[in-house]
Order: sequence, then C-alpha cells, then structure tokens
Amino acid sequence: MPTEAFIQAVHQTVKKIPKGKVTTYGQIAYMINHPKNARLVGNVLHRINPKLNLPCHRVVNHSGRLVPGWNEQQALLQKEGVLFKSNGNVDLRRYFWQG
DNA sequence: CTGGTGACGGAAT
DNA sequence: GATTCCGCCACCA
Repeated sequence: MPTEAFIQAVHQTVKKIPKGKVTTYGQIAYMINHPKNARLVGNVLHRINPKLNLPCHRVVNHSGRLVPGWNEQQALLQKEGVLFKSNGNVDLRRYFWQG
C-alpha cells in the first residue's frame, strides 16, 4: 500500500474517533488493514497537517500514555470528560474506542 | 546507499 | 508491573 493512501486512511479513521474516547496507534493500524504498522501511524500523526483539524489528541499508545512533550493534549482530553490515572495516563479500560 | 530513529506493539523473561 | 528484544517502515543526515 502506497504511503499516500496510508496517510489518507489514517486521517479518515482519526476523524471518526468519538468525543470523550481515545484509541491507540495499533488499533488504527489494525482498522486500516495494516496491523504491523502502528509505528507509521505514529509518524503520520507526528507530522500531521494542523489545518485538517483532526482530533489527534485522542490517540495514545497501547499503555494509555500521552504524547511526550505535548502538554496541551491532557487538557484537550479533560475538556471532553476524560479522566486520568494517578500516573497521568489514560484509563484505556474506560475510554478505549475500537470503531 | 546506509544506518539510526521513532507520537508503536507484542512476546518472552 | 518492569526489562529486553525484535519486526515494522517512512524519513533524514
């Protein structure tokens, strides 16, 4: 699968994440039929074009850990009603979204 | 071209 | 839980 299509697929999927929920890079990779490319999903979101207004703050890694160095992310999620664990991670058991 | 890297994940220990 | 490995692949020096 070409990179361009991969990027589009990621965008499409991220756009569907409901407010107040989160998902993982691996889950997105799985949903777009690239189960082994979680890492690329991370890359795509890392360099995402802000103009697209995609809710990329709703994507965390498989531990529920937020993006390193992006503090605003926690605030954005809190505004949507997401509560955090004492270690600052998302509680995936409660907020995980799988389409 | 080549090797290192990373908003990752899974399996083994 | 915590480490430690390995596979994955676009990107960049």
